[in-house]
Parts: sequence; structure tokens; C-alpha cells
Amino acid sequence: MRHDLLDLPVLLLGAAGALVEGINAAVVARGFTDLRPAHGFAFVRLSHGGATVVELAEHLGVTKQAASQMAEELVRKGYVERRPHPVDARARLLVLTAQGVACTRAADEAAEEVLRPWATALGPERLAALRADLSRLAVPGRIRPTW
Amino acid sequence: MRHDLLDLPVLLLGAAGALVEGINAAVVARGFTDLRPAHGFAFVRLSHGGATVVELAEHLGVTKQAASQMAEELVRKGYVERRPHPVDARARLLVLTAQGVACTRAADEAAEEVLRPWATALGPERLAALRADLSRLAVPGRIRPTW
DNA sequence: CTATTTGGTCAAGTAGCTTGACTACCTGAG
DNA sequence: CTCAGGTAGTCAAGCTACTTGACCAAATAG
Repeated sequence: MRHDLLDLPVLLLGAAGALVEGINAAVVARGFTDLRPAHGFAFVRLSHGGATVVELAEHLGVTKQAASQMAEELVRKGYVERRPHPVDARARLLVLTAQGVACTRAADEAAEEVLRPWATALGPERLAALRADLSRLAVPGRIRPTW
Repeated sequence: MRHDLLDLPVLLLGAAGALVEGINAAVVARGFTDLRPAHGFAFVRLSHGGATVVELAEHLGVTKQAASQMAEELVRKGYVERRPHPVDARARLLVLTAQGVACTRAADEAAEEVLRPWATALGPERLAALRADLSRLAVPGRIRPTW
């Protein structure tokens, strides 16, 4: 292994951080000023048929209490709705409201916008190769950036 | 732009997170059990001739008060030493102790160890290409993962 | 039916940051 | 030189997103 690969962690972190910051800034610029990146990660999980608090907690890598608090916040801000769970009377299904769906659309646009300069800098084929290589690393997928 | 590029943020975040977690776990396994990844980022800045509190704060992307608190913690734990600044009597130069240097060596070994499976999965040339592409993105370099 | 597990919330505590205020020292204009 | 303003660092207090612990209600196992 080449020794200068050791700065790969820094590069990876920088790229990921810039991406997250950029997307969040673009989402805020679109009027969703009361959201953090962590909320976006929650939206990702909720946007496919909803999820329970426990499922959200697992997705975010936090305790169910923390997930419950975030859910409460998102409900209060109008992005999420609590519905009775279809098969489990204890559980409640968290689903996005119309405002929540609008926010995810804005986030998609923001992501594309932030990625555009990357595509022009690297060329589309190199960027696609980057994505392919990263996807082959079989990353476990835990999203929990609170270091 | 291909539409499946939109999962690049998730991939990038996952890869960066896995790397940071892996390196930190390996460092902890080598006996440095009282350190977080954020301390590693501080060591990166201090390992080249030391730095002042303000310089450390800029590197970490936090306030000088936060950097001062971390410096105090690292001094207390024996990784860092405060020396009078050679040209500015207000400032104090933070430098790594022998223990701090040993920890950075352990972190280098840990990074190599964590990257090894990546090299075998992608092949050395693809990994090098990955690094090259990332470095061309001109990432500002702010390391501040507290979202 | 009872015993255990599971989904969710309430409550209190904590770690790592923030803003604000202050001292000591440096720097530049006159 | 003096002195006004800027800078390095610390102390203090406050905030926020998390944590652990306790608890209830509903599901599930025996």
C-alpha cells in the first residue's frame, strides 16, 4: 500500500462533511430553516412507508428515547405525523406530512445541485466510478456522525 | 448526471464514518482508551511542530474556548504539553508528549490496518484513483463532524 | 392466566459545545 | 514614548442533543 493513502481518511471526511453541509445549506436556503442534517437522515428512513420510533432509532444509531425526542420535534414542526400502527397497538407509525415530503424533494434537488460541481470537476465517468468503488466497500451504513 | 449518484452522499458518509470508527477502535485496542476521534484530529494538527490554541480551534472548526478545553483535557491525560511560545508571550505552544507521539504512531498503524481490506476489495490502483479523485475536489478541509 | 418481552414516553443527568466577560500581551499611529 | 485597538488564552455560565433509568401498556411465550 502506498503510504500517501493515509490521508484518505481526511479526504473522505472532508468530502462527506462538505456534502452534508452543502446539502443542508441548500435545504435551508429553500426555506426549511428549522432542520439539521440529522433530520435529513431521519427523513430518508421515513420516506419509504414510514417507520416506528424503534426502527428510526436503529437507523440513526441512537437510543429509542433520542429517536422519540426527534420524532416529537418533527411532529411539532409539522414534518411528521403519528398514526396508529396497523398491526401493533403499542406502536405508532411515523410518516411524513406533505411538508415533510416537500422537504425531501428539496433535499434531492439540493443534493443534485451540490454534486454538479463535482461532476464538472471530475467528469461524469470518474464520478460514477467513485460511486461504484464506494458502493463496493460494503459499508455497514450506520449513520451516526456525532463524534 | 445519472440519477443514482444521489446516493453518493450516503456512501461517502458511510465510508468516512466506518473509517473513523475503525481507526478509533483500533487505537483504543492499542491501549489508548481515553480518546475520541476528535482528539485524533487535534493530534494531526499538533504533530507538525505543535500549534497554539487558536490554531487548533481553526483546524477543528470550533471556538477557541472549546479548543482550550480539549487542550486542557489532553494535558491532563498526558498526551500534550504546554510550552511558552517562542515569539509571543501571550500564546502557549501545544506540543505532543512522548505518549502523544506514541498515540499518533498507533493511529497511523490503525489507519493502515483499516485500509487494508479496502485495498484488497478494490485493488491498489482503484484505491489510489479514489484518493486522487477525492483530492481533486478541493475540499476546504474543515473537520467538524458534530451535526 | 401468568411471565417475559417489546414499543413508547417521562424524567433526570451528562458531554461537548456555545456565548459573554475578562486579563495579559502585542502592535501600530502619532 | 504613549495609548488605542487587536489578539491569545482562560473562567464562567448556558444550551442542546444525546444518555441512562424507570415506568406503563400491549404483545407474545409458556
